[in-house]
Amino acid sequence: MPEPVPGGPLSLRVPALAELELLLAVARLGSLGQAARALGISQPAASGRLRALEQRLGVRLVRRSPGGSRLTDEGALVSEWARKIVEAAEAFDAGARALRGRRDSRLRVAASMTIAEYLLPGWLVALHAGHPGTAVSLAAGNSATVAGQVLEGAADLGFVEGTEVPAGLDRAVIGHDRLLVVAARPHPWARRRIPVPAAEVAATALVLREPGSGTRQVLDAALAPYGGPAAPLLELASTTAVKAAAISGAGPAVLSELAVAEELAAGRLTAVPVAGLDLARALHAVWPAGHRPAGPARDLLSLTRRPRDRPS
Amino acid sequence: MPEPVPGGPLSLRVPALAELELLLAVARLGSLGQAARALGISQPAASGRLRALEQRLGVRLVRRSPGGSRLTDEGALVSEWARKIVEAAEAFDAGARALRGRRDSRLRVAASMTIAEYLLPGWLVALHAGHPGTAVSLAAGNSATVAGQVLEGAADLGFVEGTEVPAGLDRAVIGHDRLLVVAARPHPWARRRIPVPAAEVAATALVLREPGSGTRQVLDAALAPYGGPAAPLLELASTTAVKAAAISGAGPAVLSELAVAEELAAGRLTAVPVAGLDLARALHAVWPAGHRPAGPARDLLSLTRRPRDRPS
DNA sequence: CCCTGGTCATAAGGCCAGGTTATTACCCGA
DNA sequence: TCGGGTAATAACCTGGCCTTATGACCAGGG
Repeated sequence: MPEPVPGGPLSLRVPALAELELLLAVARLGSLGQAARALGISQPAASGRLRALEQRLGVRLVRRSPGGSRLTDEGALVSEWARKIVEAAEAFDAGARALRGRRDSRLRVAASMTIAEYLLPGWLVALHAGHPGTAVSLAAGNSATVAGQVLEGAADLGFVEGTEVPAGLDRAVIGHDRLLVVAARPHPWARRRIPVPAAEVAATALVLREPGSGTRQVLDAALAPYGGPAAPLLELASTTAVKAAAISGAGPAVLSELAVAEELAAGRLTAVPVAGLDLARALHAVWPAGHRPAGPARDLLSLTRRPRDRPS
Repeated sequence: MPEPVPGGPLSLRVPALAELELLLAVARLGSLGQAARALGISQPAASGRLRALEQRLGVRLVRRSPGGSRLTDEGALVSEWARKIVEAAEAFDAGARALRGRRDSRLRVAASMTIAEYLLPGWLVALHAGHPGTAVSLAAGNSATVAGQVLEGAADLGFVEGTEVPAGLDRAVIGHDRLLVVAARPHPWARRRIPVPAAEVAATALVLREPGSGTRQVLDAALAPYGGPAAPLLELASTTAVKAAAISGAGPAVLSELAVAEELAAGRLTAVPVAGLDLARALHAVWPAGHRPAGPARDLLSLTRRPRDRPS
């Protein structure tokens, strides 16, 4: 059982989003009063909020002067960390809005779990920035249900992983996903520069998602010619749990590159080169055959389409 | 009073961290009451919070039953988005704690801005997980000041970018950073598979950080043999502003790969292959010559060291 | 059979965080 | 010297959110 958070819940130690937004607004606009107006609060409220923020952190974030306010060096650093939170909150909001508007939305999207988790929020933020009026609704499921909803007309646009697309749907490749074998630094595979043979991967106990999950199916199929995957070291029900296990050194894991991009960049995990395995799968947008996406669906699609991948 | 932001500030539309933490705790522990205890609040408070969260989102997140509570499909999706926010908040907290504890900390770290922004919070989270007692203080600055602080004994461990390390310091390579030329999809460079010649990069107006910034210095030096960088298309004071400009299609930009890892993974930006330019720079940990890091400094160092890079 | 221990929801009461308005102080440029 | 910008302080008030107390429901065991 993981620790129930030493030092109390995060929410007591991390400033509220409103305070972080204020800091960013001050950084952007150069004055407390303007930032206050931008957030729809009074100037004294902004002054108080910022003072509370500085007191909680024990650091001076802003150099006030009659004529404006400017971030200190520490303030710049803190505001970058804060920006990460705010960006995650924007993605959350974009996703939540889409999830909320059930029937009456102008653009109904259905997406597979992986795409809905990692890609869609970013697209929706961009869509909202470019086409503010667009209301989107979202249904998430596996590839089969997504295809079904698009076929039935319950969704205007679908996003699926995997290679087979049912008849009756047109599709466009919007990107590629790839399962990666990843390992934390203590593991020998993390030092490999010479690719690990596929047969060795197939014979090794790995940290995996549970059977039935999309990534597990792809892996099982890819490893079948080599004797199938060995009995898993751990079988976990969520991508995050698999990541955590791999990072803590339980053993090598197999995950979508979308899920581990950040860990790879920060060096918490290393991609293990593998020889003779094709774990790539295309990401497709799908829509009813013949009905080329128009209006909002076209807007969204144009945000997602990669230039080198043309629709069929 | 008007609201200049469409839909009002994020803080009014995104649930507070406490609510997101609760959702994750429920997902992890399987019951409202246990989650409440883990967060140190009463069970009715948890019930109320969760109800408020579901009402705000307009979606049922949890299936209650006598015997426990389980996430719905939408709940699983929302909790993944929430997890992103909470992880960003954990990184913020780790950084903020380090920034706050000024003198009395057991481990004093000095780091360059880029490392302090993108890498250090993750390390501190990991350090806190592995060695809960460690108190860390952080000073951020450019590479020269970091080296100075370590030399003076004002910091136990330093992290710098760049190749030159002053005498009197031992160092270990802990990773590599690389400036990338990035472009959004509309730009022709985003479709290039054949590398762009360095001379063409040097002749093209780019979106850049302001002169004096670390990344700008590296770029200027690298492009000098080819006639130096052309007059910038835009000169912006923050990494985020440069990213935003590039994503919105202003033109190609040059940024640290640490700063754009997420945008590359999500396809919002594309790395442009460039021929004949070496924009890589090693990331070093540094400490006073002869005094091999011990205790907390060693703990932190072991979290950051990549296996294929051995200390001198 | 019913008691016990687990789940969760509802009700009533109280506290305090954070907002508001009004006012003061400061600085700069016209 | 006066207006328009900056930010800070004071006094007041509202309402969100927590607490405790209680009730309904369900499963398992004596």
